[in-house]
Amino acid sequence: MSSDAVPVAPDPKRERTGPRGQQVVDVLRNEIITGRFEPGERLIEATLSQELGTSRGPVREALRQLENEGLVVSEPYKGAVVLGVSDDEVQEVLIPIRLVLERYSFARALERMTEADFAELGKQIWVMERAARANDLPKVVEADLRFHDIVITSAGQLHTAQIWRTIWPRIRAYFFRYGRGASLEVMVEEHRELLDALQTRDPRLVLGMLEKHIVVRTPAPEAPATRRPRGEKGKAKARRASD
Amino acid sequence: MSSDAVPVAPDPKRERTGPRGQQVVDVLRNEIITGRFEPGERLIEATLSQELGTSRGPVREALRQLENEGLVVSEPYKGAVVLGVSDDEVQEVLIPIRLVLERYSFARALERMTEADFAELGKQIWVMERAARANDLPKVVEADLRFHDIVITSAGQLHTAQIWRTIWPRIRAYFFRYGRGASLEVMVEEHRELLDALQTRDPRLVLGMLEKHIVVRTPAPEAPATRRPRGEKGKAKARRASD
DNA sequence: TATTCCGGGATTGTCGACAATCAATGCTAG
DNA sequence: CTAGCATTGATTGTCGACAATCCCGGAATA
Repeated sequence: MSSDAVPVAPDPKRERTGPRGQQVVDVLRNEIITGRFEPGERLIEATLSQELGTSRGPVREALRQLENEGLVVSEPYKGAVVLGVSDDEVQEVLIPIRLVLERYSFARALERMTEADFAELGKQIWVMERAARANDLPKVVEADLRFHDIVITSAGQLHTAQIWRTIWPRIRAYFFRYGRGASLEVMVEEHRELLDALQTRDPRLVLGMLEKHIVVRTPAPEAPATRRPRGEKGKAKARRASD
Repeated sequence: MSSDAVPVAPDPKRERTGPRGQQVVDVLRNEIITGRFEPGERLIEATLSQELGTSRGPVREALRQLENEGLVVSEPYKGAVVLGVSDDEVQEVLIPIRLVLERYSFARALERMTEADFAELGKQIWVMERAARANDLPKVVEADLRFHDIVITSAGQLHTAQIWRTIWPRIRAYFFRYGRGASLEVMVEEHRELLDALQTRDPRLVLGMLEKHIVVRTPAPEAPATRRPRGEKGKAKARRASD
C-alpha cells in the first residue's frame, strides 16, 4: 500500500499552507475520496506518519478531522477505519442537509456579494470549463468545491460554513465511488447558470436554479440499490450497523 | 476564571469512561454550554491542561472536537475562542437540519426498536420527570439528550448519528444562553407522547409528533435579534465575519 | 477435544521538551 | 511626533519516548 507516498514535509518552495497537520488532512482526504483507500481499510498512525514524513501528532489530528468529515470512524485504542456511505443516507440525509445549507447561504450571499466575488466565481467556472474539456475530473471537482465555498463564505455564517465543510466530503466520496451523476459539461453549464442567476440578485431565480442543481441527480443510469461499501477484500469486516 | 476546576485525572473509582481526552471534552463542553465560558473568551491549552490535571495533548484534541461541535473556532497559531450562535442561524439552519436528521432516524428506528429499547426510553422519561419536579434543568437536559441518542442510535445510520452529535451542542448552548422555550413539565410530556407514538409503530403518528416537538418553539418571550458574541472584554477582537 | 488463561506483538493514548509563530511593546530614525 | 522595526513574551505546532490497551495465538487443563 505504500507505493507512491507523497511526503509533505520538506518542500521549501511550497508557500505557507499552514501547519503540517493541515496538509496531512488534505492529502488523506484526497486519497480516501478518490478511492486510494477503500471502505473498511484501517489507517495506522505510525504507518501514515512515516509515509508522509512527519510525526504521529499531525497524523492524529488529521484522522480526527477526517472522522468529523465522516470519512473515517475510530474507536478508542482501536484506531481508524475508512467509512462508506449508504445510498439511502446520501439521498435522505446528506443531500437534504446540503440543500438546507446552500439555500440559506445563497439567499444571504445574494445580497452581499460584490463584483469581485462574482469575478472570482467566474474564474472558477473558467477553470472548470477548461478541466472539463480536458476530461480532468479531479480538477473539475475542485473548482466546483471552490465555487460553492466562495458563496457560502460570502454568506458569512460561521456555523453554516463549518457544517458544510463536514458534509461535502461524504457526498464527494459517494459520487466518486459510484458513478457521478452528470457529465462534466452539464456541471459547467449548471454553474454558469447559477452565476448568472446570482448576478440578477433575484432570490426566486437563484433558489430555483439551486434546487435544480442539487436535487438528487443521483439515480442516474444504473444506481446501486443497496449501499453496501463493496470493498470487502476477503475479510468481512467493513460492515457495521449493516442492514 | 479558574475558580473551581474539576481535575479529571486521578479518580480510581471512576469506571472506564475511555481515554482522558474523552472526559476533557465532556467537561469543557459542559462549561461552555452552561455558560461558564462566554462567547469571545479565549481557551488557552496550557491553562486548561493545568486546571484539568492533564497534559496539553488531550486538551488539544478536546478543543478540536469542540470546534467540530461548533462551540469554538480556532485559527492556526492563534488558538481557540468560544463561539456564539445567531438566532437566525438556529432557526434557519440548525433546526431544519435537526429535523432532517430526526425524521429519518425516527422513521427507521420505528421498525427496529425492541421492547428493551422502549424500556430504556421509558427510563429516561422517568429520570426526566423526577428531575423536572426537582427543577434540575441540567439533569432534564441530559435525559432529553439520552432519549434522542437512543432513538438515533437505534436507527443504525452512522453518518446521521455523527452529524447529530455535532449539531445538538449548538442548539443546546443556544437554548441555555437565551431562555429555553418550553417549561420542564411540557418537555417531559412531549417525550412521553413521543414514546407512546413510537410504541404504536405508526409512522404518520410518530413523525407528526416529532415535528410538533422540534418545531421552532424558540421565539419565546424576548429572543435576541442579533447574535454578536457579546464577550468583548475591552479589546474589539472576538469579532470575526461579523455582519 | 474444548476451554480458559496467559503472554507477546501491534497500536493507540499520554507526556514533557523543543521549535515556530504571533502580537504587543518599546526603541530608533527621520 | 510619527512611522517603521527589532525584540520579547505568550501561545500554538511538532517531535520522540514511554505507558496503557487491545487482539491474537499458544499452552495448560479439565
